[in-house]
Amino acid sequence: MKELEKTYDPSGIEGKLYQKWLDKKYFHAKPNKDKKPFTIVMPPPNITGHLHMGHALDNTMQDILIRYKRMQGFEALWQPGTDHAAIATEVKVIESLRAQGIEKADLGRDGFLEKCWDWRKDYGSKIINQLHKMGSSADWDRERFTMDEGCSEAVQEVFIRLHKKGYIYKGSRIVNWCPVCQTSISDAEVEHEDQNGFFWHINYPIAGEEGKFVEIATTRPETLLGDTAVAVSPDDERYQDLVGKMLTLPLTGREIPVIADSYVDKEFGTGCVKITPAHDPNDFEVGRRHQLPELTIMNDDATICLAGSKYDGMGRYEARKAIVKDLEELGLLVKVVPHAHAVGTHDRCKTTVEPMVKQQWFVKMEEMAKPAIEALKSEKLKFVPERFDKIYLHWLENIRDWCISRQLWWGHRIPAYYCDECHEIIVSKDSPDVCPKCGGTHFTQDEDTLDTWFSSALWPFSTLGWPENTEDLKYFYPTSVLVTGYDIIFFWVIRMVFSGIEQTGELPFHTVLIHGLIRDSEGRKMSKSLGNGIDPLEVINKYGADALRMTLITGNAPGNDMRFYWERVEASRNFANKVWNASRFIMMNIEKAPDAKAELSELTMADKWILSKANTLARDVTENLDKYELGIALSKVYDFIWEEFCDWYIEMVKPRLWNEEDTTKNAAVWTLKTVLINSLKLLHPYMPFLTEEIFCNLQEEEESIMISKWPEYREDYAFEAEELAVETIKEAVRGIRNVRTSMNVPPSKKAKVYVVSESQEILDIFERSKVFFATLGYAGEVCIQKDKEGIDEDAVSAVIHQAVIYMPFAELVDIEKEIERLKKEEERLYKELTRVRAMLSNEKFVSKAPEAKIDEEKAKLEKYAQMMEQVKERLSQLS
RNA sequence: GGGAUCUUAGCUCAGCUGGGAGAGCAUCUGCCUUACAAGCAGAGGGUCACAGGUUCGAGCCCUGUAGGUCCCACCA
Repeated sequence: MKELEKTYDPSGIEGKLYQKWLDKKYFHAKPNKDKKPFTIVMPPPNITGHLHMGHALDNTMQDILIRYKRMQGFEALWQPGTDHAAIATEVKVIESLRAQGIEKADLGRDGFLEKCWDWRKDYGSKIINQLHKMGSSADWDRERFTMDEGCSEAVQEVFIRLHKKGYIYKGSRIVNWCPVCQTSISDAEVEHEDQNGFFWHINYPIAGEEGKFVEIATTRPETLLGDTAVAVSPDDERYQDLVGKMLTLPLTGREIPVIADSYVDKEFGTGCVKITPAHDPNDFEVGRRHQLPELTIMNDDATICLAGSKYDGMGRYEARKAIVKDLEELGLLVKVVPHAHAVGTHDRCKTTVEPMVKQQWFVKMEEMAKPAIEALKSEKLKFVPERFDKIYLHWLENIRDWCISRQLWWGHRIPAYYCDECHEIIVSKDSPDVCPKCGGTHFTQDEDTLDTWFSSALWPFSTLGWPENTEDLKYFYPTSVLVTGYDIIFFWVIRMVFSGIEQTGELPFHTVLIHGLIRDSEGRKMSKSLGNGIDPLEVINKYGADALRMTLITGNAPGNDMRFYWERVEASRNFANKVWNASRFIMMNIEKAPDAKAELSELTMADKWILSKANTLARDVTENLDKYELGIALSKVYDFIWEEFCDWYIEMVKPRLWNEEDTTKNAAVWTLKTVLINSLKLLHPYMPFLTEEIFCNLQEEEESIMISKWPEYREDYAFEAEELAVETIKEAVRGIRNVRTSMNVPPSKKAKVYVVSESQEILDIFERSKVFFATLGYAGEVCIQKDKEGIDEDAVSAVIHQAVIYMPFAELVDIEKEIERLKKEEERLYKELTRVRAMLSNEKFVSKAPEAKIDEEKAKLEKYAQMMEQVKERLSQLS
């Protein structure tokens, strides 16, 4: 048996063990008829950069579930991969090229894509390396990328199918346009941010009625150039006579009509709204209802485009200033009122979005949303915690068509071709040979690519071989659980759900386990700009992957954000060291009984107690894990190992190991080993490296804890009597320690201890545990007796249920102090008794409370009453 | 405007379907006891935001109030 180092040093161990697991192919899963599948698809990290703490949390949770299920005998597949992250990556690549003085356009489409693939190769492998360092047991043989051949095939297939069904269409609609990224973006990519702006009140002259005006209010005066109407509410009495009249649009001289539309709220502003169909989503709707012209007044970079106008070429904010100034000079500016309102910004670059009318591709959402809503309502799909149901439903119930085309190069190119002759659109994987409409033979493929979420929506099945009905797909799909952050529910989770239902006829997973964000110690979001991010690798290098994993899982309720503290990592590291040292102790003593095998009959009270506790622990931890209560399960393992096993059981067992003549050594060693191994197994999903290292050092015959069997609850290991008995001893020991501390008696000073009880049962318990009771209670000698015979009157005492412990400290005893202590105890018991008596004398309680509860209270009453009697007796003796 | 969530020990947070308030860190006291000082043994510290209600019983359920955080949202 190898002797372990005095402190646990993860750095030398983790890399070695991970390589071993890879070599042994433990992470690999394949269809196996004899086992049930358990599948998790890893949310593919973006290849935009390194992984952050959020990824560490996300992946730790998944790894815990996978390792747990694998040990339980499931064929556990954790499907890994990375995401091309279209716009995010494209922006990064453009930035890095710019740093070298190269512009995207200089390279051309193919040249630019080459640079993107280089980037992907570089960051893709860095990310995978980080995941390795965290201990992730994903099936790397199956690693996928959203733009690899298979995934791209799935993307094309889905596009074509949805198009055929009429769910994908191309049309001229108002879209969110990012003037910096120069692409359309979806509604989900727009963040609303409250900004302090102004309400500009402007007079629009009524045509042909000199000196008469209509006053409108706007937050965006520059869009005036694109106005094609002014609208009022149909039931606004003030303006009914205006409807149908023409106004002269200032600065342009164009004439525009006054229309009535229910969109207008007569209470708000002036009740007159300028309508700019080409640059506002609401105005767009109004415009379509009234067949208004859609006058685009901006270029793709948000500069004004109005030939022959002085504003032509100005930036939108520059134009705003100029227009306001000109209106003021014309005397048409009525007033300017400060006004806070929400402004849409692009989530990637924070640029204020410009609504624009563009030809784009859309997915019709109404029909596909229905079964996705139904899935949740019928509880076929569940969120953990449940409160995220509402976010999901609200989004789906208010869904609008999804703009999926992007004016980017990095991504899946839209499988649509245009006939050069007649411009017919042909949707197909490859360029068609002949135009079905005009017979033309020359085609141009659509320049646009797809929203990055279009491909990730297919991830749960595209990674398993879909559209082919592969063995993998049949076996591993639908997947079991999806683990992800709440920030990504509508981007991804919802789109996977409706895509899964639409394409495969099944939900892609039945449970969505949601976690929160990792924040810094002040509760701020970790971000590059704040520079407060902590690299998971830094934590791993300092404290080990297990400590990081434990930190991320401990003391945090599902779905809640958590703050990161180095102190917490230290606490986790300390626990790893505790486990390490407990194991070290056991390994140092194991040779005292190398072939220890115990029959139940040979086990002592203490052995049965800890085995019984370990047995219950296995059951509880399993239950918690099945409910996805990862933190609760871990804290139970922690408490058991540190308190019950280390602080009590190991201390109890020491005298047996040290005494040459002890006949229960075998039982002790066997119990130590058994309980340790079981605890290691329960801890393994959380701390894979530590547990593997110990497990294999402890048992050279074992190959790996990863493939060992998960502990199960066993009826024959439930020892109720022994559990109660040891609790009595613990109570006595605590009593002794308390008394000694309050009297300042150092542990080195052993004292004689008397245990006095009228109950033969209690006396037997102490008799059977004499060996360790003496050690734990710092007793030189233990006398167990029915009465107080031979005990000094002024001995110090500790009262426990059905027994009194006496310690004759002779010269140390301070009677006054002892009385004080006993009075405090009396007070405590009095309070308890009052509470219990009040409860039991309450008729309503007795008649309505469950019987078990009543019995529990009755037992307490009996216990406290008995203890009170003892305390009172002692007090009367002393005073 | 709608919704979610939080308010528990000095700090950060747990607290499962309602049944005698917990952890880690910090503080205080005593211990280098042959697994571990990254440790051991003790101790102090909380009207569970506030006000009502339901209940035999509320940190937990309901209503309202105050404050914080977050998400959604086309009032120009």
